[in-house]
Amino acid sequence: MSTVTIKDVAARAGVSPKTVSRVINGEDHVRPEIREAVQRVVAELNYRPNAFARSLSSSRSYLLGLFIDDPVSGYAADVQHGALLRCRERSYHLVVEPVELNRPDWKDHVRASIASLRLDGAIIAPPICDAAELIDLFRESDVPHVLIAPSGESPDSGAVRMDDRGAAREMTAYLIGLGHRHIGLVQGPLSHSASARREEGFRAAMAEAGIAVDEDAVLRGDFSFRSGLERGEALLDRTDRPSAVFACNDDMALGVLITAMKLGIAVPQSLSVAGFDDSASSRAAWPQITTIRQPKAEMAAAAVDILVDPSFRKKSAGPQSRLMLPHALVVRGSTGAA
Amino acid sequence: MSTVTIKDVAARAGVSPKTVSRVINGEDHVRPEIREAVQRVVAELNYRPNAFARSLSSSRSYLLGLFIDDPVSGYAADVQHGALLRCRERSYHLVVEPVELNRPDWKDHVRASIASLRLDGAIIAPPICDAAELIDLFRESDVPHVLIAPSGESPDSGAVRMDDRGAAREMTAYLIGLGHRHIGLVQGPLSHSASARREEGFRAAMAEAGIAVDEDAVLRGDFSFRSGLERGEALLDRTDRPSAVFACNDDMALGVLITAMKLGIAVPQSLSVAGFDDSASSRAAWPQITTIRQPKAEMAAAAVDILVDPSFRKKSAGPQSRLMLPHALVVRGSTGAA
DNA sequence: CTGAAAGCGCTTACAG
DNA sequence: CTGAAAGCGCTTACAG
Repeated sequence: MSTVTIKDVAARAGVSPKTVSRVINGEDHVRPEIREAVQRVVAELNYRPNAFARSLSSSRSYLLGLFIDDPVSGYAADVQHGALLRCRERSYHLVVEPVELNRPDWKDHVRASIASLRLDGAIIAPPICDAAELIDLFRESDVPHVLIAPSGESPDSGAVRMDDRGAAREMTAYLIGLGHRHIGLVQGPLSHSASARREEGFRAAMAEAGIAVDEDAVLRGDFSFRSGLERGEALLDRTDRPSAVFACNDDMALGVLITAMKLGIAVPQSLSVAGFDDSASSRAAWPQITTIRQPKAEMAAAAVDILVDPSFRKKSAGPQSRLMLPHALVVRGSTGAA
Repeated sequence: MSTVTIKDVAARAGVSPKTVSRVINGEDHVRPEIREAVQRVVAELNYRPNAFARSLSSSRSYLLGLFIDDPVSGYAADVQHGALLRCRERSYHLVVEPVELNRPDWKDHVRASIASLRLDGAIIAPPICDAAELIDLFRESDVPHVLIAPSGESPDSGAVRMDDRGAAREMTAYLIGLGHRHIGLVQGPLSHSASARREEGFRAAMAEAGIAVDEDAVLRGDFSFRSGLERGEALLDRTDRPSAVFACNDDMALGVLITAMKLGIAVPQSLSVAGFDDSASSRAAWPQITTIRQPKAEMAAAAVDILVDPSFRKKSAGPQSRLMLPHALVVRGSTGAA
């Protein structure tokens, strides 16, 4: 495949390279017939602009970075996929950059990505969306960036989130509506700010119903399946066990469900189990787990849209760069009347 | 962050840009004291070469592409992670490109990636590693590429695989060793060449033990959890059900396990269930599923190594670009004596 | 509406 | 061992 350049196209179309450039970038000020002629030659020659030449001469790289703590999780996969598809629609490419905050050299890696890749923008996934030191790196370098589900506001950052608190409150209210009064909570890890918001929602719903929270039935997990197993055992292997358990993500809910199974507790007849995320693990169970549908892929796609938007790139964070996406309560087999 | 260029470094170090270039690329023919001086300035100025300028002037992009059918699967996540970490060690970046062979424009997307990104190499995951039309695209463009777990040999392609047939045979022999004689098989989809190899291994082990395969207990799934549920029901909801089921991946094995649960069949007391992959779903079950550990991340990392190796880049496929990585039988709770 | 000139920040030959 | 020149393939001002 001999490389076709903009000059080849220009020569064949009988115009200057600049005109070809205008056409392929969809700029104005080109006569329609010339535009068409150029487009025809582009198609004939199967011309593709060299992304590096373009990036070197312009200030844009057409590259977005996805910075993520644990690229292997199911959560990461959904986020990445949403971002990937939208990038493709927008003719951007996505580079995934793992960030391990517990490694001493993490800043070097991030700086290297920013400097050598000249990223046009960055998407920062939880929980590192709350790492001020990380955000500062992007701010210092003037790299537009959007945070996924951050805890607070950051002046120069875009943000896409869902109503974690409201969703957890709905779930809790739903369980209360089923007649449950003694509800256990498996919290998420402190490192994830969503954990606190979900717990707040739980407590709000309990308070609204006038039900006292059994603090002995509030246990902290780390969002892993294993921690769900362990907390589930602590919660269920006792005489005054709760009639329902709300785990702050699906992996932990699955752990609780499986613990119930081991202990011979029938779900949902003797125990209701609820999760959060609508991840694959909520469906790969029996009964399937009642959960909150979190719009992960949509959030990532929205982040891409914000980054690609010229107005965000120019003047940073306006209201249209602060989005809240809708969630949904998904009732399945793991919950039932008390 | 004012951009530091090679000229800035050169000026400050009192040498020419070319010398700086030699130092940062680790080339020979630089006096040690000059090398050190340059390195000191690089560190002081926090200089990072502009990847685009480098790529434009050289023929290398330091970019590897991971071409994958379904980037959301757990399999994809493991492969990607393995490739990502190794890329980082080698100072390469990874671009993930979804390829949907059932969309008419898939070739355009691949061509566009190859042409505009000037990929230094491509990793092609299953099942599309067996799509000849796709491989041809890379061959035509002279893009070095490594196939993960392909069915056959391709003259210009590197390949990293595991012994699917041997592993399936081991698993089957293990089940036979437990006393099982009536063993059901849930095959993988025809689109994945690994399915056929695993089935071969199953049949080889049965033949070696002199046991006839019950063809009514050989059903085809599509590697999805759902298909495991369905085939599980077809296999187990009858009087002459097998005493063991070998599903050709873990997602399907989990489906079979859950079906057993629904039907009130005790695992492993009344039924043994075995999977393949050692994916997260094999552990997120109770009992945990006996499976074959597939070195997914290692295979991807090895693919990166092959692509980065100058000898592969120059003269393509030698024997060191054809690897077979070891697997392991992982015995867990889902299998027991017949 | 169109184009000639200059330059983005590197590396590739080529000298010395 | 070191450097001056030219060029990679585009786009950015700037003219006209």
